[in-house]
Amino acid sequence: MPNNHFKRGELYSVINGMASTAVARRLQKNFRQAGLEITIEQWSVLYHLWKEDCLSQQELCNRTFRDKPSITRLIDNLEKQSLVKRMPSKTDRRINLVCLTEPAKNLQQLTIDLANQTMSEALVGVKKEDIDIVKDVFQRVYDNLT
Amino acid sequence: MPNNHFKRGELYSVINGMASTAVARRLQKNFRQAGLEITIEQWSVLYHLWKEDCLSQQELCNRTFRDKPSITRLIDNLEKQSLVKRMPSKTDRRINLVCLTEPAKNLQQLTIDLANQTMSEALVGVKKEDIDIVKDVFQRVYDNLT
DNA sequence: GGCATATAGTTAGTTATGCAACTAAATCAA
DNA sequence: TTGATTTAGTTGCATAACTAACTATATGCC
Repeated sequence: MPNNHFKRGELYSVINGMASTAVARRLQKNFRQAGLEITIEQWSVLYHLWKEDCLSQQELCNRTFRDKPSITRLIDNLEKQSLVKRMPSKTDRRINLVCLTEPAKNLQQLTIDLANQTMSEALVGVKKEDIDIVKDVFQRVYDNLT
Repeated sequence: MPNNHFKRGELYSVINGMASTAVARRLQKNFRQAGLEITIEQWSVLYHLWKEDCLSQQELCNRTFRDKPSITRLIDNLEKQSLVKRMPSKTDRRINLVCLTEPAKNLQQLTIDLANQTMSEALVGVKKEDIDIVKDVFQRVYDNLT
């Protein structure tokens, strides 16, 4: 079964690098062209806070699929840019609640528009049903491995 | 159309982080458990060299979807571990040909088996047709953006 | 031949990621 | 209540990513 190898390996390449880095690069470029200084990783944190503000760092780990040190440092950088603020939880002193600042709230519409525009460019010629299949496959892969 | 936003955004999350990092982490873990010191990024370079040895760095950029500085440093680290060697091209003095060493050749079977095993774990319950759709969508996304 | 341009690769600086080891606070059990 | 365990978050270290600026060689046009 030597042929099987390379098919699997190529799928691995597909999943790992190719399309996702292309999308990330394009979105980053679109942010920069709009004069925004944030990275897509920082944006992905803000994105979840726009949906629900003042999440704990652990909850941001779960929602962004990142580990705790990554979130610690992303929050560090977002705090340097005054886009979020760590607020100690009143009920559990281990917890930092990460809350949006006013400037961050103002970024929501513009950056989500840019993300939509980027995804639209990326998905030209892709059928809606196929998008749903991709989502399902990725969810399944994630569940299988965690 | 406020609802459209979040659907697109979520697809972006899916493409960007969730499944691919889960697969990468698992494969890295499987490498480590087998006593292999290489990263998956290094492996992805070796993978293309096993298919065709002595590629230029630029050609490795194209095949791995990485930029030139990334490849420069991956090759630096692979060279430190004596897994590849830079050989000056005889016909074009700008070009480094990146060639496998004997130890690297011996890693091929084991690491590809581990990659296959990892992909099999990841793809439990995923239909073959859906895998093909994922590949097609990612190729299309990549082509749309480059 | 000589100059402009394109191509291959490197270097520097910043951000991000993974892992392991750590601190501090909360919880659970004897 | 004390002591073990779990949970939230941070820090240190190594690798990797992108951008921009750089060197060196090759090519193409006059």
